[in-house]
Amino acid sequence: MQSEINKKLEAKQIKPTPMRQLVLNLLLQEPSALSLRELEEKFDKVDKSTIYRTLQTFQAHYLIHAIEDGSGSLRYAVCEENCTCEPHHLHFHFLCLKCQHTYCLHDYPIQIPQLPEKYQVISANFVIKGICPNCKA
Amino acid sequence: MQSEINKKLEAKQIKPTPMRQLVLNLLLQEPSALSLRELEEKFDKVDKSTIYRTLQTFQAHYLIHAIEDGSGSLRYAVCEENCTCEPHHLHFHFLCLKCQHTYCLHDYPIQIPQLPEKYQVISANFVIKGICPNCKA
DNA sequence: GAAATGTCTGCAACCCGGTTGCAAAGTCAG
DNA sequence: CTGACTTTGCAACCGGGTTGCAGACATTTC
Repeated sequence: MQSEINKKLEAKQIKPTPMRQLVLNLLLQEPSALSLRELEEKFDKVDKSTIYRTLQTFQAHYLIHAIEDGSGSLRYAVCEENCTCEPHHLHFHFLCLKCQHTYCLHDYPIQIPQLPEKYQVISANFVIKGICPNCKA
Repeated sequence: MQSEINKKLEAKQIKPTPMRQLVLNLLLQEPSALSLRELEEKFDKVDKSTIYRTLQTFQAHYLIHAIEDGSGSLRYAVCEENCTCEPHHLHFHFLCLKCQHTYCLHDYPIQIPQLPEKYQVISANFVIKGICPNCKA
């Protein structure tokens, strides 16, 4: 699995440091997107700025994407294989108002409406809010 | 026009205080959604907490809606006539990455995909980012 | 292997949006 | 006018995000 992690890092031209391996590992294991603070809490003694910069690096290399779910903090989740974070690669996200988890709805690609010509679309962030299956019970 | 403002306030059962009249007036005049800070700057000597609470009141009465555009601050815009801020009343928003203005795309109602039954949808926030017609030039 | 270079990490501090407690000012019914 | 309630202004706080800097670590070059 370690080699699994490293392969993913190197595929995106990211030098695999211990810190980065750990963070990526956590992100891969989690079914929901994690915030900076949530990541921080999973470590005992790692500074948030280190994690922050790790996440910045990951984003710059399209390894993860940030989700603005309106919960007050950004959430991060690993991108799909060949994602370039362009609009046609994006999917919906679901924020559960009860457990406050945010899930990638990978099977639900977003569709951006045809806007008037003069609008140039670069990116998008579609968040649906409600109660997730786990909390509905 | 003053009576116009008051009518809107009273239609939503909001007592028309001077502060509220001014804030609503500003929101109505602006073509883009305004942040707390932007509103604050339009006044000379009004405290942000007052504006903040005014906006909270407006939201609670469905007079305005807040937009999480990912710019770091919430933006507020006046709702359409009979809006209840439920998903089927919502529209797309467009954040211009150049001028940082956020526009309501009233003519583009959002469409939420049919999720598996166990997801209960309550609300949504769809933001498209790019360059707006004014900045494209 | 030691020196020099560059990258990564930890700490502290800061910025800024949002939020709250509290007291003063304003509103309004009796 | 008085007392009850609402609204406003001030100050302070909280928490996420961000940055500067110095020390740790890795990598190259000789």
